[in-house]
Amino acid sequence: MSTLASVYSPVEIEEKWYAYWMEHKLFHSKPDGREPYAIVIPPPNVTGVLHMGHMLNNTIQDVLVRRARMLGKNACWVPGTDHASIATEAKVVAKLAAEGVKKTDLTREAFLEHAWEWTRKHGGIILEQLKRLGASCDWERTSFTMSEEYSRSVIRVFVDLYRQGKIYRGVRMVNWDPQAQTALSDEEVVYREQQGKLYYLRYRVSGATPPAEGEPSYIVVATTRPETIFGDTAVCINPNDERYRWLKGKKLVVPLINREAPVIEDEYVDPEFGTGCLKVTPAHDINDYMLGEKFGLEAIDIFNDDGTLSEKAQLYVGQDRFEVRRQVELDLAAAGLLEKVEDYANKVGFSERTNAAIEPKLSMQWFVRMGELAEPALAAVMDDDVQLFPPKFKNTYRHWMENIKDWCISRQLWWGHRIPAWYLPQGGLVVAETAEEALTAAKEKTKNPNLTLADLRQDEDCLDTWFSSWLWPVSVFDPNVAGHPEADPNKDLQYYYPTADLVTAPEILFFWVARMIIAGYEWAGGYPFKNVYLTGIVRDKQGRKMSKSLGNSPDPIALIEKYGADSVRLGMLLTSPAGNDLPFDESLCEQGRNFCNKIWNVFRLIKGWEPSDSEPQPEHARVAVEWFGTLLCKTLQSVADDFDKYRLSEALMELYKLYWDEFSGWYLEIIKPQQGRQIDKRTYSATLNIFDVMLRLLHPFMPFITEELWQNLAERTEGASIMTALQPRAQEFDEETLSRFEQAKQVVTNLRSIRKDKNIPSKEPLTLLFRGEFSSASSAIVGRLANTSQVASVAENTEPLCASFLVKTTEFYVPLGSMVNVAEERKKLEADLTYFRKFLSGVQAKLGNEKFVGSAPESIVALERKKQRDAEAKIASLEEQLEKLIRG
RNA sequence: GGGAGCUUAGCUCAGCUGGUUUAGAGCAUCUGCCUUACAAGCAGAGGGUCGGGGGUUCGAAUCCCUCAGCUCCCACCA
Repeated sequence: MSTLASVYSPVEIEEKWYAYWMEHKLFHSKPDGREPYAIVIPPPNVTGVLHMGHMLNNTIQDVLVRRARMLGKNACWVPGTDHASIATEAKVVAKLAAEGVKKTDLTREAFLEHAWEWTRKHGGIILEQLKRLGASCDWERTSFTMSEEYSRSVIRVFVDLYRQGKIYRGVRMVNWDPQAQTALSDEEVVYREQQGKLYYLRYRVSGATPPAEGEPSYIVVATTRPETIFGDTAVCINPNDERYRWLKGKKLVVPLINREAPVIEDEYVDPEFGTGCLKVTPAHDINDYMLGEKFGLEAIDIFNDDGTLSEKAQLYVGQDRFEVRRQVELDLAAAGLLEKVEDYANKVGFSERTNAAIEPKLSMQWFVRMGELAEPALAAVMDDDVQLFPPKFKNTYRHWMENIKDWCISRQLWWGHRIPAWYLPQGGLVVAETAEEALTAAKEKTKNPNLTLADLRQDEDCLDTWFSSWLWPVSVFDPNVAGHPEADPNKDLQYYYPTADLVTAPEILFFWVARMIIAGYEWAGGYPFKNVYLTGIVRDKQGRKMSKSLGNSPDPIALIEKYGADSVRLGMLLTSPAGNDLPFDESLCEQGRNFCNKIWNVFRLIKGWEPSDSEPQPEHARVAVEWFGTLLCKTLQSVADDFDKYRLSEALMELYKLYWDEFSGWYLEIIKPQQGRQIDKRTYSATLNIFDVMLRLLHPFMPFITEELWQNLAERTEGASIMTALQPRAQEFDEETLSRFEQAKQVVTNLRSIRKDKNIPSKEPLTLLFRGEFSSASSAIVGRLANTSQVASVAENTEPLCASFLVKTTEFYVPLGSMVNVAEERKKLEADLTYFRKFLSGVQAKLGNEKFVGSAPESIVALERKKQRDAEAKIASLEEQLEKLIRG
């Protein structure tokens, strides 16, 4: 009797082994003679907490890393965090606000002190949570995108690109987040359909260009944003629009503020939309901005940075833009300038981080010229130097890269890498890595040796977070090489770069993946990773994305505590092919827990056996050992194949069935010694070997339980671990052995079914007769599992009262004498007959078709002929059987 | 508006270049079992005219067209 509990409890076990792995530095990697295998983690936000998306993502990475390690590669998984400029700053601002402190009341230095304090307090929590999951990261290599070293590489890259002329500064229309009061890149804006209104406003024709006889005194303009009229500097019509021919050359009066605005003509205007007249607000709409450029219109910025109206607006100064929209509607109506208002659904951009409605705004920003940089990165993916899984993303990637726009990299934030540009007192600027270098450069530029640092003013803005994370696969290994084209890469970079796999969400394909590829070519001489595995989105049962606001996301740590990390990992992976969403449900973890328990009990069973030297190996055990060894080879092969295609779910499912059905359900049931007897030594040690290999195969998916069992399966030396045990390589196997065993299984299943039907207890032995192929090896298996006293080949079945069944082309009979229910048996035989006759006629029709015989390949025709022969034989045998039964 | 993808059992999905498939798996369901590793288990069973229609072919879940529904990405007509 085993003394182990019948239920597996993961809690202490997981803690114990993680500590053991850490203690023996089993996650640590340094360059050596082995083949390298590296993964860099997509760095989570430094002050973030683990959510289900992280769980999925990091489980996949851990599986890949652990497997690579067990295939003999030098595996290195680099962890770290991202300073997450806007997200972190928003959190700090909110925290301060709760304490009654406004960011604007603080100096930059004071604010940054708060931010660092926040980072120290919350930073790294998420990394500790990853440990609970079992993540085998090399913690000695933990990086942070705002560490001193890393920051230097970011600044150096900025300077390098600036010197190359690939960074420029200019006034452009940017996406302005009035809440965070910063510019955003196009990628940080999400568009959502909003139920809004379309306002029809009257613009009077100016007295300077009075309408002629019969011409209207005003025109109507449709807009969704009446509050922007104060920035109007023109009205545009389509030059081909006959309706407005009379309007050409006229001037109009902007409502309420009575500014004169010219009528301009451009084909950009769609005559079908609204009234065919477009008000042009160059400062607050990207398309209007382009019209403004083209026609040399004045751009009047009527908004303050916080989204209230500025002095320039003349009216409603200081009021919020949405408040003004309501007000202006009333005031226009009162002034008789509002023709009508219609409901209208349009798409509005929102800030990804603060969810504030984006205001297109003209401002001075820094940009990276992307065109040239993107070229090698586009080619890399098109030529499959970098492979995307699933490959459908290749198209999306190409489309984006071919239409890439310049990247706005400045953010009006404090938490981040400050732009290394210094403005000179007399105008102009210098860009340098440090203030000292900037001063030197400034002295040169101004030819003024008396210049001091106090005379220079550093740019207030900081860099987009992605401008640092695009260096991640390079700078985590060697922070000195990026932006430093002459620098020699260090040993780590030489060895680990390019990394093997990147696992991330498709949402950041452009934000991050594409830019990392660009940076890789620019500063590390080539692509940063060979394969990109794009995970799906974790959704709830109803298909909704998991989110904090919906409250539909389970707490991953709570799940781990309830079910164990192994179970949660299995639950995450069982149904998540690359690129497909994962509809998550807690029951998946339950399935994982049940599986752990199953494995645990397998171990209990094996552990309870005592091997005996004197006990001979029974034939059925010999057959089972041979069969299972073969099956293991096949599994090894197909699991390897699944991994090559990144089909992790399928690999896992294969192992799941191997453990549960094949090993527990069949193998162990066969070799299990009879009650009170010992197990023979041969079978015993073969079983230990098999189980050892099975644990190794499963280890990447379920690291904790496999370590626990592996350690207890045999004597292990201190420091030994299944983590570093090697997985066997796939080898040839004999299909015949497998199909022979499958036949035996089917016979057993049929016999069980007969017993159940006839209510024959398993203790009562059965006689089994067969006609056709059935090996003695299979007989041994059937004897063991179905309690047959005698298995014999017969030329013809002479026993009329029997149950019969077919497996492939072999017929089996179980003489049952009076237990046979003649009527029932007859019904069964007749049903079989009907089926096979129909099947045969189908086959015959096919073979009778000359076109089929003439044009189908020989092998297919031969196959049909075999089907025909088999069916005929089966029918003959069934008829014979039926006749006997009737004659009794 | 442009592009990509999806639709197979109650649920989640396999099924690659058309023929060993009478369409599979896991979960769920139903029936019978506390059989001395496991009831978080064992044994057995049911369940799909492969979204609709048309076509190509000797042969279609698989290829083509079309319709319907869903999803995502890109663009952003005020």
